[in-house]
Amino acid sequence: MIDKRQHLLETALQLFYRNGVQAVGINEILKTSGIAKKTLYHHFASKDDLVIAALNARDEKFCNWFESLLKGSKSNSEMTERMFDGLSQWFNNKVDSLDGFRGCFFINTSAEFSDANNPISIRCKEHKQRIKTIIASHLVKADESYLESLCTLKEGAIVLAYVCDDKQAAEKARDTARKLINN
Amino acid sequence: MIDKRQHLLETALQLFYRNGVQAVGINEILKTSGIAKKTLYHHFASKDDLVIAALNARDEKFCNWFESLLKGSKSNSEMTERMFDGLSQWFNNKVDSLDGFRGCFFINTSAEFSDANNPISIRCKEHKQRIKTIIASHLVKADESYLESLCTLKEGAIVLAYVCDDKQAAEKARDTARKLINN
DNA sequence: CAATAGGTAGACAGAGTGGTCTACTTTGCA
DNA sequence: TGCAAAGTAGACCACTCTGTCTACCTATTG
Repeated sequence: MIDKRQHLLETALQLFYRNGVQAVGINEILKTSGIAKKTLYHHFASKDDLVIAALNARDEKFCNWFESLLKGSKSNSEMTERMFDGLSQWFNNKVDSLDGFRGCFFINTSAEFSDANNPISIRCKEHKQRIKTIIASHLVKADESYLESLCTLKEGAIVLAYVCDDKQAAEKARDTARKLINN
Repeated sequence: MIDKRQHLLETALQLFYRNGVQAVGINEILKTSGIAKKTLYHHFASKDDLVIAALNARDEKFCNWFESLLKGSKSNSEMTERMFDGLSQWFNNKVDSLDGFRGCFFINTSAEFSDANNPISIRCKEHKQRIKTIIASHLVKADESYLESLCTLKEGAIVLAYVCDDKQAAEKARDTARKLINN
């Protein structure tokens, strides 16, 4: 029984991330997953409910990857290298667990839902905060200013990688971050 | 005759930017503008055509604002201050010509259209390149590395301002940029 | 075995989509 | 004035959307 729900969710996440939430209707998810509509509505109250679940699943997946990426960093410098190396891997489709790169699911979904009070928008914001917390927890030497810089550079790199198809966006952002450590 | 087209375009841009391209159907644009459907299709071949026109209009508007913002900078430092001050104004809804802040229309639209070969996606990318060119043209002292940093910080600040509702995103990015000028 | 839970194919419903078209009116210009 | 261009309200079309529901099947458990 739990398998059907999981299968639905994974299919939905994949389609949503690849094409956008509004561009994918539930009939497409059903067709792709081979699961009946009633089953979908048995597990999820609505499409929005499914979107939230997809966001949760992606958040879990991304944060797990990110956490393991930064784990064990011995210095801020090492953590910085790991982070941007990881981002570069992601941008260039070398992280199996994260699917093919199509920008950030949370930025994309946030763009599709303009109401900041919508639980979907709120969920996207929470993801960003969670990532920031993860980075902060791996800063060997606490540095609030550097943390802000890293978060800004990370988002900027993601956007440039996706919108501008800049394969070197992570490397450029890393070069910038390297200059900040000496300050 | 040209006024109807302009009125349609402005209405469409406003609705698209505020709510998202796919969330706004042409019937809503017609209702809001008070213009007949046949007139819309007289001026624009399709909805996609209207979206492209809206992107063009926004590009023009934004680049004009951005250009005048940076114009006359006497140093890289001054240009940097101007840029991030301007971004802060924008994020906090103090730029009349740019409507209420809802992230970047090009990032948002790019998120909604996943096919990188779609003219819409291409147009979004072109906007980013054009902005980069404007920044470069106002760098008093040429510095390729600094240019890349500025572009990354700018995109990052926009995302944090929108997704995370961080009203200080521009200030934080500016603080980061300030540290880079001394390098 | 019976009841419950989970699942199936697919019909149905109302609302909405982007685009085409009819019949008519208004505007602009020679 | 007459004609072409621009514009109007709105009907129509095929299709899609999300969600509800029917009738039935399968699996599990007491």
